[in-house]
Amino acid sequence: MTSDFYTNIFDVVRLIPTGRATSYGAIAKYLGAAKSSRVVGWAMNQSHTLKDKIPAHRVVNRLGMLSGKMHFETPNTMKERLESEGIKVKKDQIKNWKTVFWDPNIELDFD
DNA sequence: CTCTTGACTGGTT
DNA sequence: GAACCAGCCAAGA
Repeated sequence: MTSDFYTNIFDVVRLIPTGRATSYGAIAKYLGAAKSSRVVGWAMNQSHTLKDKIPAHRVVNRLGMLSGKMHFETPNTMKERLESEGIKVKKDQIKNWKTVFWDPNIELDFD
């Protein structure tokens, strides 16, 4: 079912370990839709309407920038939560992005 | 049904 | 290296 795509997105986001973060493209690629990264972002937009809130703050663009911070309760919520998990954020951009980057394609691996 | 917009990405210029 | 262009898919007007 097509709905699984959204379900998978939320599922992967929930699997993101604390103190880590990933990108929309990484999730999309893991789901086999690398070109549908925009849909991942759209899914995040829908996430706030879900009963089970997901750690969308752990999902940023490929540059590690808090591109969707403005969609949270407040533009500061995303940064606050990330720093609360030990992720350093400088000027809306995650520091040591390469280090905190959690790639489902590698961490979860393909079965 | 058509057109626009968007929490993206990769390739060109 | 910044700016611009094209591709992809879903939702809202």
